[in-house]
Amino acid sequence: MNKDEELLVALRKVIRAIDLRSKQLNKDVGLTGPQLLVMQNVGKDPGIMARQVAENITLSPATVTSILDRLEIKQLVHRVRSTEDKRKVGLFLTEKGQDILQDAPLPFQEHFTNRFTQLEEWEQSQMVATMQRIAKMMDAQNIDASPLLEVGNLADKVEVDIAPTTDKTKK
Amino acid sequence: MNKDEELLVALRKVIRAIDLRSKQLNKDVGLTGPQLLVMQNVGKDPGIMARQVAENITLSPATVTSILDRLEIKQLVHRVRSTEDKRKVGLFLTEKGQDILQDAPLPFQEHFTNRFTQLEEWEQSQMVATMQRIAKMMDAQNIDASPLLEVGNLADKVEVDIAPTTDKTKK
DNA sequence: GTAAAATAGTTTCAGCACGAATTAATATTC
DNA sequence: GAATATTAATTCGTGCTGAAACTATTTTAC
Repeated sequence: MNKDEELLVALRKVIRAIDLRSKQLNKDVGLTGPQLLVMQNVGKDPGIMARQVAENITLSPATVTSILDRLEIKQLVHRVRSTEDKRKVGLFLTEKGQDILQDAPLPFQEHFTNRFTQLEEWEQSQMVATMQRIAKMMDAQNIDASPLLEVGNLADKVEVDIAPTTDKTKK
Repeated sequence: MNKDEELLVALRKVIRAIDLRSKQLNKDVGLTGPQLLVMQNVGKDPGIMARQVAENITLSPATVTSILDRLEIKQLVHRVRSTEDKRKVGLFLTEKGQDILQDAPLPFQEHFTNRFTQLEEWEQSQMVATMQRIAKMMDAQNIDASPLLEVGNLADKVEVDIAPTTDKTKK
């Protein structure tokens, strides 16, 4: 088997592990991984816009909308339309949501996190760097789509600008 | 941000990239990534059982069934119930399926694969090892959860030696 | 002021993904 | 041979996912 195939097989296993963990979470505490991620974002930054949450956790707005629907049905999150700009929707945890978030487990496997934090510092760094590099290499397709960029040294030049903090103040 | 959080953010990006690629594939050639993976498996090993395919690509049997449904509707794959053991279903590509598989692009980003194969040998190995290690660390929860099954050589399952770590001699 | 563009969010639609329950067939045990 | 267990595949229900189309609103351009 080629190395790239091996890599992708390993990747599939990781993806599956995350999905399974999410489903187990749902059984245990009634929240899936993505739902927990959204709630953490809202809890950390009350009033945050849906768009911002989507960017933070690397999901499309449509997906976040559907997740918010479920969270609102469960009475864990509250949507409040802004009065000054009625396009915007601020997000807040309900009391019940805050309580649940308090003693909710980690969104991604606590087992994994525990193990990971036990590694040597340099090993952690190395793993992070590798993952980020893979992410960057995969993202490259999007950049290819726009012919404007000059590609000299790919590994160094490819930059993905995902979430610029809102500087919509002036435009 | 903690290192483990950074790692998981990068992971989310990779997962998203794979999903986006799959959807783009579907638009381009009418086949998603998982569909293509199934077809490759069937093409490589005609008559293969559904169960085996599921294992090969790390998916549950239920998922493979639904994928096969779509492939059969598109007339790309043919299901043939075994006569000797009628529980079993053998899978075969139709002629149309073979044609399409021939000039189908790579299931995972060709951009990525190209870039990856251009890396130095040691870098590839290192990336593969890291991914496998992450996969293993995440998988550990399953093993922890069912201590009943493991009788003697748990050590073999849990602590299989990962490829010689990092070739730091070349940094 | 009005037309055009941009923005935030939603809806719709199709596919992926899995566990649990189910069906059908085969294997095992007594 | 009949009861029991196992196996292969499917069905069902639910959630995640994003593109595309849509609504409503705000901003920009003329």
